[in-house]
Amino acid sequence: MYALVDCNNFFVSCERVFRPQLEGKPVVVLSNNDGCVVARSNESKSMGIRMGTPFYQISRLADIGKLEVCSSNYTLYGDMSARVMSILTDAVPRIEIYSIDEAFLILDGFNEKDVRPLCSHLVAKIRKWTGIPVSIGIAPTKTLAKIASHFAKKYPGYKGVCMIDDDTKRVKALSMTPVGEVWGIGRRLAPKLEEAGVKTALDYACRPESWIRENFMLHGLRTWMELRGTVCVEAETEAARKSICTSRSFSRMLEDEEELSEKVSDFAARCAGKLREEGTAAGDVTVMLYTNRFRDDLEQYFPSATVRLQTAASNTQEIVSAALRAMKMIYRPGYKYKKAGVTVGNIVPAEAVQASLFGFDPELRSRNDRLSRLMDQVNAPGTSSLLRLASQKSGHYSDDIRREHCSRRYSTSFDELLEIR
DNA sequence: TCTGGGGTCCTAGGACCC
DNA sequence: TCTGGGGTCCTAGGACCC
Repeated sequence: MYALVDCNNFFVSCERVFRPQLEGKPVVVLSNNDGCVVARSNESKSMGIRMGTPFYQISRLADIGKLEVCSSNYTLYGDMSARVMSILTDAVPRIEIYSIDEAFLILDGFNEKDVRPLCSHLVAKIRKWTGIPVSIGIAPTKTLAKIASHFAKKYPGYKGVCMIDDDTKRVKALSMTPVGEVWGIGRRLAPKLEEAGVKTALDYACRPESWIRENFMLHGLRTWMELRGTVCVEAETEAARKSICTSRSFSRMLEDEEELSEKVSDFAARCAGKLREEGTAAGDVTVMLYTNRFRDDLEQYFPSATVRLQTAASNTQEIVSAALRAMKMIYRPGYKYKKAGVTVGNIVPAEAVQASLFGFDPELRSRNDRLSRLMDQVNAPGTSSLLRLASQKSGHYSDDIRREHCSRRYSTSFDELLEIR
């Protein structure tokens, strides 16, 4: 059996832990630059506010006091997530952290009748220890566990735990699940399926295998088998990431090459920092620029360029220098840029780096690496603000992000914790 | 005026090899 | 006029997830 533990309205719940006055009220959490709705409380969901709604379309509700608004505070959410995950890690031998607010428990070897009491206990314990409400879905496959967790969340009668452990329950649950809600079937495929008369998860699971294979290939077939109770999406072994990306929208549009270079340097430095944190090195660096896609009146331009490194690197100097070279290849004056990003790819473990036969200077590499490590020791974790390259200029990209409704860092800063009182 | 950020996997098609 | 067969690797683009 698999159990999917899913935090309810996670970002909103994090905010409520430290501001209980938000309890019972319609609340939304916004993306960077206070751009879009990325989390909603049950109350704001019932008001009809959709995921991804641009905030300016609903800001009037906030002005007249009918909606509480929070800018996103990822430091807080990351820390609350770690607390929830550590409780789960202590409770069972194998867990798979799937996202900031979800984890699968792999329950091989558990006696089936112990599973439900264990999960009920976890729901209560996580609520008591962290303040976060969670729902748990239990089923023989991950795809079915996802569906079970939807039921656990939606119907209070389940008290947070729903288990699909026989075929009657499976068929009932599938018949009540719209096909577009199934894990692995997204917004693009759902309309295509409905056109073909497949409206529920049960319709999908009852189609002949040949039809699924023909229309949706391997991925669709996996989902089909999982819905029928055959495990296809196995428990995963801890796999290293294959790429790391840092990208941001700017609070205003930028035209100047210098100004954009500062941002790109800073994003590249952040990517290099992430590489060092996980002990890996990257073989290439890609820079992307974006004009404002919502402005029909402005000329659009979405270029990208990749620079390959002769020898995979993780030090800030080499990653930033490659990013600036890539940026020079694509920057064109006259456009108004709204967003930029840096992705590092071809990632290998740092100790497995193959030195290039040509033009590789081990002395220089070693000096660069030592300097980066020193910067890591001086700078606060996850930042590059105190010691930084000259090309990063003035301060940190996150200083330039609009956050008009931001909560405090209650759980990671002692001073701010005291302010709760 | 105002519209997020970070990932993965699969497939088709082109380039290249013998 | 007429131009094989089999394979690998890489990349771009599309789909999905949170």
